[in-house]
Amino acid sequence: MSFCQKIYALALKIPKGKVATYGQLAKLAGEPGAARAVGACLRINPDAPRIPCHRVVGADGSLTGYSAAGGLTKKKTMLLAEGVVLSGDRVDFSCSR
DNA sequence: AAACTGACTTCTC
DNA sequence: GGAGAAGCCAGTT
Repeated sequence: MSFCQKIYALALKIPKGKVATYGQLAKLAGEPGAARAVGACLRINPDAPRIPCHRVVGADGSLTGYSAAGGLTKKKTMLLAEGVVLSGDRVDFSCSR
């Protein structure tokens, strides 16, 4: 099982209405500091509709990444639909971490 | 097997 | 506070 597979599993474990940072996922995967690797794996996204990559945001809550259709704008919409509190273009960690 | 790239993070100017 | 540069990890070529 590759590091990516672990990332996917963690992404699935993110509760609805909550989000996680790349660094957070990396840490949970057992590789703190592998934030970039996390992004690389999510970018591949073998099971796009199954993997909630939109729940994964930057360290400061920035909606970075997301190569899927609609881009960051769509991602923001999806997060709002899930009940995630967004402050402008950033996630409100006070309620959504 | 080596080098390049990239959905990141953090420091400094 | 915003912009630029350096460092780390895994994957791909």
